[in-house]
Amino acid sequence: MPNQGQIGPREREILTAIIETYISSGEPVGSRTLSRQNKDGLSPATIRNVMADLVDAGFLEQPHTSAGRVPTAQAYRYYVDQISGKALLSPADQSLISETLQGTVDIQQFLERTSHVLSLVSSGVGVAIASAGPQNALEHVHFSRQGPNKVLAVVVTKSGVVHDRMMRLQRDLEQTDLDTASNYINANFRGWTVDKVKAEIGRRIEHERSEYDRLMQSLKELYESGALATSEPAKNIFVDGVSNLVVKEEDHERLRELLKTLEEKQRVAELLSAYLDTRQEAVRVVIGLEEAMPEMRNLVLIGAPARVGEEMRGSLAVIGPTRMDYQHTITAVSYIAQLFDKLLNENA
Amino acid sequence: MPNQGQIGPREREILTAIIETYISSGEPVGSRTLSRQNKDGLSPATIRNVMADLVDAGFLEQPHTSAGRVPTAQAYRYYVDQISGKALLSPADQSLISETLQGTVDIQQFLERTSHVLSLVSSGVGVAIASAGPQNALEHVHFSRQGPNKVLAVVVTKSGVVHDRMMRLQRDLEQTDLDTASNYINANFRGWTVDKVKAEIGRRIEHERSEYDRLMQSLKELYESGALATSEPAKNIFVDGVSNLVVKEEDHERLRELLKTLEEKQRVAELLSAYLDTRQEAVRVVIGLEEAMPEMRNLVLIGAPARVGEEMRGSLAVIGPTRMDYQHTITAVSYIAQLFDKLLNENA
DNA sequence: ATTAGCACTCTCCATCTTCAAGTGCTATCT
DNA sequence: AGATAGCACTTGAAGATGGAGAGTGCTAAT
Repeated sequence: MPNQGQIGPREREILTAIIETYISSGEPVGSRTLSRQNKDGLSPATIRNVMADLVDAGFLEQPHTSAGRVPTAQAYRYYVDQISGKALLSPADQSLISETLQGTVDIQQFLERTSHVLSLVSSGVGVAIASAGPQNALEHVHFSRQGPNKVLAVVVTKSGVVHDRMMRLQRDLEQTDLDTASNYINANFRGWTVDKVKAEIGRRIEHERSEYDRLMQSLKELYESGALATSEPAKNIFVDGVSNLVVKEEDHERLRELLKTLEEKQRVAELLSAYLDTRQEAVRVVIGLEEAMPEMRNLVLIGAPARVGEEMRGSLAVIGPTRMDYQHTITAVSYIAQLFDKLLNENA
Repeated sequence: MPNQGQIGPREREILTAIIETYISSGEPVGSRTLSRQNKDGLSPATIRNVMADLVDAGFLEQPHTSAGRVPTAQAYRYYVDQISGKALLSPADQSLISETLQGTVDIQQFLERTSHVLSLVSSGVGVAIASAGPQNALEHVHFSRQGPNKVLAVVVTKSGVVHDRMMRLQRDLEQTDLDTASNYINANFRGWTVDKVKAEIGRRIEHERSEYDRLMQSLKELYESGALATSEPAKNIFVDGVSNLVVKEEDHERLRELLKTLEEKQRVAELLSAYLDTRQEAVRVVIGLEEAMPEMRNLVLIGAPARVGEEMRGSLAVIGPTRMDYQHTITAVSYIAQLFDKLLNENA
């Protein structure tokens, strides 16, 4: 790649113009079109020269010899760097977002509405996730007997995520035994991370293998039935607006693959966690998703983590076509991410 | 419509052959093709005569003058009546289904897996719903204090559906108050339908408006915050395999509309409840969904209700193209519906 | 440095032709 | 009388052909 970054102000201006024209028109942009819309009266020929340079530098491509130019992934990255942080959220969007999200207490509900509103404002796919991982701090557990050998376990984490899980036990436990067990856990382990709680309970069962203790027996029974599993990951992954990806040109086979991937919410979660991390708090724009998943060619991820202290507790993102309104979407994601952060921290 | 039902055995055989050929090939079927594959050596000319009659009777259509014939909705209905109840579930499917579904205690989990496995065996969209309506019988409630003015309500119904709901109260209640309230409700109202419980509690609050009673105060607080709302309907509607609807020919605009509808799970639920009722317990095949929703042209619904006694407590269905393997799908739906019924009744 | 001019390339579109499949009708066969 | 063979006719799909339009690269002139 020759002259990678070698672009002066003239080139930059033209590149930006090309990208914006392409985003709004969707068609390869030629030198004449550009010369007409550009206020400085540059002639097509001049522009062509610049374009040739930009092709050399890897910012533009030609679908075929005699078509206009199309921005490459590199061009989009450059463009996003240029504009980032410049725009303001339109009042319309702002009120749409706050009206949709206000009055949610429940994390699940918040996530659902977030994914929806993201898909609306971006015309892409909206994703919202609360990490259900066992890294979360325990707030509270409750067990209730639902029938012979059947127990409902409810685990609430500090961040406000609720897990319920119906279990079948080996032995039948009385409700009083269950209450004793939950009291014990709540009294001793509130604030610990869920996996530490699990490990510690496992240890105590092992060590104090005393027959005498009815409590330990109950704990063992519950422990072995997986009462503290916080998995059930799909419950905290919300994906909305998939229909936005159905556009004219898409090749059918690819589209099908794409939808299939988006239906497996677990994979969407992997995608986000691969690209978002807590080190940086701002919105991250990833151009060129095909490196991670080939069916995501031509798609872009605009996402942000939501954190409590140093830990990532959730994330939200828009997945959309490379041709999208970046300013708009970035500001929207950023705004909602702040709300999300606030919600999580208020619960913590 | 002349000669509606006037078809003899010869016509019927040919009609069936046409439908099956069309289902497997997807292309209009002509007289020559049919004459070749049909064991009885009928000549194309003869078949053409019969075909002409079938067109008159409303069973076939021609895309244009010189193309083969295509079955109409009426033909599919006829076909389904003919074959229904004939086929057996293939061992492969049977084991796929039972392996996927065995070991689920949790209704939500069962629904999720059901929708998935339905989409797999049918190559259509799998839908599974547990009716979350307030008609369900109450098994158990539990309240737990999550912070200042913040309470988590867990409502479990007899059929095994768990609702959790985070609420913000006007007043701050102690955990002991919450326990008293939940004990009161569980002791007095277990087995009542949820809406009756709500009505009765409303009445008691109203009548016994005694200041003296701390319990009534707590109940009132909880009642007014909607502790007993079982809505949150989307949580119990599972739709899977939407990507199966992306096939070659589909017109893009229509496909987009279709996906949009399927994303609004509430609308899918309406569709099912419109066509399935408890009066008949067998699998129902609805051909011609466009009457209810225009974007569903060329789609078929194959569904069954799941009942406890006389009441509908859930339903499951496949939504797929008119060109589908009816025998196969019908038997699969029927088999899973039995499992679903069993699961619900075992909990009841 | 910028631009005008020009020959060249490539896609898109409309038109035309050919081809195969299928039909309806009529005359013929059993 | 029902079944069939033959035949003329219709129609869409698949190429082939030929501008028109948009765009390019290069060279020479400003």
